[in-house]
Amino acid sequence: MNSNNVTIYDVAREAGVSMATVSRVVNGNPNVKPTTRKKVQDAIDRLGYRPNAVARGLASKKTTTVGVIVPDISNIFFADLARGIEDVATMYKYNIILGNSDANRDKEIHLLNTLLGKQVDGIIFMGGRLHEDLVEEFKRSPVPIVLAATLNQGYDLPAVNIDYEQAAYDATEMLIGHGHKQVGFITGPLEQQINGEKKFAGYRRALEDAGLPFQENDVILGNYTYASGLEAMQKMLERDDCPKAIFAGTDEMALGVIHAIQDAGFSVPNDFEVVGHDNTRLATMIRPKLTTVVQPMYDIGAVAMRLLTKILNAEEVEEKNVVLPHRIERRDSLRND
Amino acid sequence: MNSNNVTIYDVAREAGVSMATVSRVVNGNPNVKPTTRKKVQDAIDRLGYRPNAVARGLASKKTTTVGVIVPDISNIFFADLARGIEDVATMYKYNIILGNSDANRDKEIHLLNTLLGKQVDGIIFMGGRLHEDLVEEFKRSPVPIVLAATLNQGYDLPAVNIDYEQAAYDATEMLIGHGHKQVGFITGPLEQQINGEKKFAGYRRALEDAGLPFQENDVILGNYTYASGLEAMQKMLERDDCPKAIFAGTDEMALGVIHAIQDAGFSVPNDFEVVGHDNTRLATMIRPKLTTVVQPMYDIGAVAMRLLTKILNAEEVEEKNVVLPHRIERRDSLRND
DNA sequence: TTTCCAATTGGAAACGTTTTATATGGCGTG
DNA sequence: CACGCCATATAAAACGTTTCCAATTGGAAA
Repeated sequence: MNSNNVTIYDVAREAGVSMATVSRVVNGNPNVKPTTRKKVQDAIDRLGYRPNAVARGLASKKTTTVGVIVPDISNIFFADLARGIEDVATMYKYNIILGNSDANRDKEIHLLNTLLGKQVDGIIFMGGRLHEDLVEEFKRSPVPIVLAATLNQGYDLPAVNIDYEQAAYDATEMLIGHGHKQVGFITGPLEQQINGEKKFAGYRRALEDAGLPFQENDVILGNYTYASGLEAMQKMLERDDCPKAIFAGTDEMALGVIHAIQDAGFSVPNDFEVVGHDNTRLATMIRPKLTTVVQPMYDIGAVAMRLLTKILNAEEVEEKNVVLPHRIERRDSLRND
Repeated sequence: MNSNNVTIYDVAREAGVSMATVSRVVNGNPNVKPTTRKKVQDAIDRLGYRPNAVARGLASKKTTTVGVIVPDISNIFFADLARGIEDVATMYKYNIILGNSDANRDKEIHLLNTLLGKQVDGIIFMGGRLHEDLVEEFKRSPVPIVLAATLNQGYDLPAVNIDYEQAAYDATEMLIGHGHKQVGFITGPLEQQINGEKKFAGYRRALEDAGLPFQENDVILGNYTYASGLEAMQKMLERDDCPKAIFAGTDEMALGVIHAIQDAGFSVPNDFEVVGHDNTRLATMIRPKLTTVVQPMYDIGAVAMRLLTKILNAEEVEEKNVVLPHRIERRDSLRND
């Protein structure tokens, strides 16, 4: 009855075979005569045998478990990514051990070591910035590591991303195309490469290509949250020459931006136009609905996990640095052309 | 250098002691002479030894890993819960294996068995409804299971919840207190006990206590999402006798409700008043800001995990069925009194 | 000194699998 | 009818810990 503590040995005895044979049946090894297989299967059912994955892991050195490190699972953004990872993991019979790092270096390193101690078969890592010490640890990891929505900063690590620079360029260009001579940019900390070297660079390139001047105070840094977006825009609105077009680094900040504008008595998109980034579910939960850069978090997670399975199975991997396509989803926070 | 594949035996040889002693040092067993401890510790550092948790799990029958089953981690609601669980788990040196069930019975059962196969020390389960088969499996589980934000439906399982009936009562009563003779109720499927037997019951009791009639068509069922809230309210608005006060079963639905009202040209809270449920971060990301019932998901997760650790350590547990306090957070979707 | 007890250490079994090398059986072939 | 081979099955050795029990050590008391 209680399926607990019945071992492969019990099954072997019950079925009148050796444990090796039971092992083969359980693992779908073809070298078993059908009648034997049935006999064993019956014994398994009768006893309610459930293989002990820990023992299996010890003997085979494979745990069919992968570690997932994200900054904060309660952030819709990472949660979406995690779901993509988990779905593909399930598809390939893996389970995931999830850990939150708060993008903190020490936690990241500690988590990594815990996961390696647990003998995960691989790791998917997401973080704002790759600290050197972390990369050192990565390098000596006995299992493969894949970065998701995290730039590999020149290190030779498999990674799945979109082209953030181009995406920011496209968003800025779209705003400029609506006649704006000035575009505000509200994003996260610039020391995170994704903001500093990519989005920011794309923003500047777009200005430059349009022959527009770059103005230091058109850029405000927040911390990705709604509140920081709201605050940043409020600050921006105090200026006499406040830009009437805003590109926000995340949707959540974009919501804050829109509300700050509306709270000040202006209209989006009539007085101000706003473009967000990520296309989280939030984008449609606001009026006007948000035009935003689509960063397919679910897909990034799914592709990252698929990439990891390929590496684990020693399948051929054509390109370790995957760049997924992006696009801009047009909604009502932008005027019609 | 490579901390991989160096075993306790290597450390023992390096330190000139037996593996039993190394094991004691690693596990902080006090019965080791300080000088010996140091010798061993040095050897560990020199070799970069990292204990193999799988072997440890096999020998000790403890994996310091707990399983977490949620319907969908990409839902902000469950993500918050998961974060609470993970934080407390980390505090007690546990890791979590996370699985998504989509509230699907077969997936739930499959997931449960996978987790048990992996020898988790305990499980935290969240789901809309406890199917009989699932409960059967729960009963024969060799490890403790704690329900989080999930009613135990009369089964004797440890659980952490709030008083949903009273919360719904309070919300409805508050709306009635604002002079409404009619209150709309938009929630999830009634077959989920939390909606059908709790929130719905609280709603009806509040009407009854106020001497107001219950009207079938004041209740509309959705599926928790923004879109379903929007749609439900649009339907409601078609009626001539549409209620001017709405209690929505989740914040996300409440946002949909508010937007439906605004899209129809009405004002919240002047024409309609709305109360949500959960107090997710969404509640402040809308104008007007949402008045909502606070269901502390993070806390529920944290308390559930803490409860599980108590059970695992055989600590005394005074009450296995924990009911956390709730309250209503007043914001602008309600008129001032 | 001896004796004895407590503190410390070591040896080896156990945990439940996988896996390798080896044995067995049946059957077609010459 | 004997031989060799392929398909199956078995036995036993890993895998890297923990833990029980026994052995040793050290020092205080006698």
